[in-house]
Amino acid sequence: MADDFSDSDALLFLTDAQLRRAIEAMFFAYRGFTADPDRILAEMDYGRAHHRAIHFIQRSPGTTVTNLLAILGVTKQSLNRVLRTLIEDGLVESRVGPRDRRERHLYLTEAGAALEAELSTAQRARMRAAFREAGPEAVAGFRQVLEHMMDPELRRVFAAAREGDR
Amino acid sequence: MADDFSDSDALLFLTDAQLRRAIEAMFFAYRGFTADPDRILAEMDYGRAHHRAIHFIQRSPGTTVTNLLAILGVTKQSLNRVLRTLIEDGLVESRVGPRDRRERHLYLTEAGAALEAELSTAQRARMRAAFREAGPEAVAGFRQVLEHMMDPELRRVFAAAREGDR
DNA sequence: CTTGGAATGTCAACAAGGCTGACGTAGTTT
DNA sequence: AAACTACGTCAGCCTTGTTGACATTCCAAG
Repeated sequence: MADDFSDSDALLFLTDAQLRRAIEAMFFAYRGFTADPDRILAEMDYGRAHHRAIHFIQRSPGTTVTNLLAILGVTKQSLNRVLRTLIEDGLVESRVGPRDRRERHLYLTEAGAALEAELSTAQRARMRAAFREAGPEAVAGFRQVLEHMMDPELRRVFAAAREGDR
Repeated sequence: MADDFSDSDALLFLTDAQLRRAIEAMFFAYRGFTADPDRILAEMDYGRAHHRAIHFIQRSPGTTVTNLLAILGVTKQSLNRVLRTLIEDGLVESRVGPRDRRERHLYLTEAGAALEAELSTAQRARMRAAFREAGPEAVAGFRQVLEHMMDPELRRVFAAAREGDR
């Protein structure tokens, strides 16, 4: 009976209607999530693709192009177009790999780091506000669900980054 | 003192590094969130824009174009291109408004409802799995944070839909 | 009953950012 | 020496967003 109850309890919050609402929430929230950086990026001639590149170079300075391709999940042609403008504009530096000289290792310049900081600050501010309003337990739950929504492969990338943080 | 503790507790989980990780989680999770519908849509000649339109018409049958524009946050030209193909392909029906005949009220046809169901089922399956693995408390927290991440205006739309569910 | 404004649709042109395919050039590995 | 890898690039295409201009239809106010 206790099992029956927990089963029905589990089913209770997994109704299709509630799942649909969660899907919608995800859609609207993502719009909010990108809104502030988008505004900043629009002023320069950049887009979300530039933001993503800058973000992941900030996270892993010296990362290679192939690495970035795997994380971003786009073609090299697509990434290259973005990287080229960032390098031309002096926001990203591309250094020949010290061991394997076919590789290009990517770093943010001072200007690149400045833009990254601006974008990140805006995005973190919204995140921080949402977290504060929702409370610590909500934040823990939020992160758990997000992790389980990822594709397994990306989840490994995500988890691996946690190790790198130390 | 109790207040001091809760303050420092609040600061504890709001470090920039953790906020950055949450931002990344949001990015990766959204990729997972759209992955399954994207695969289905790619087989037909549709994209995410079609999915969004179909979703919100399903949610609010008879909604007007203006309504949809506000929710989706795109220009009417952009939405119209998508709606036109959906109408041509017999997935959406556009009826002249009964009271105000300038308005177009949008409905899913049987075929449209079928596609919507297919997309929604795939997306709900991933959501359901993530929810089950993360547990009920996590789900509650997830939804709270998402709501607080939305722009206030969209949050009102989202909350209003809850009323309409009854 | 006219007129202003709202709702809708549509044409044209453009841009960002995805994609595929093909090819070249270093550099590394076998 | 041959094969493979990492990267860059050219060309062309698609979706989905944008602006601007304009026509139509129709409600509502004067």
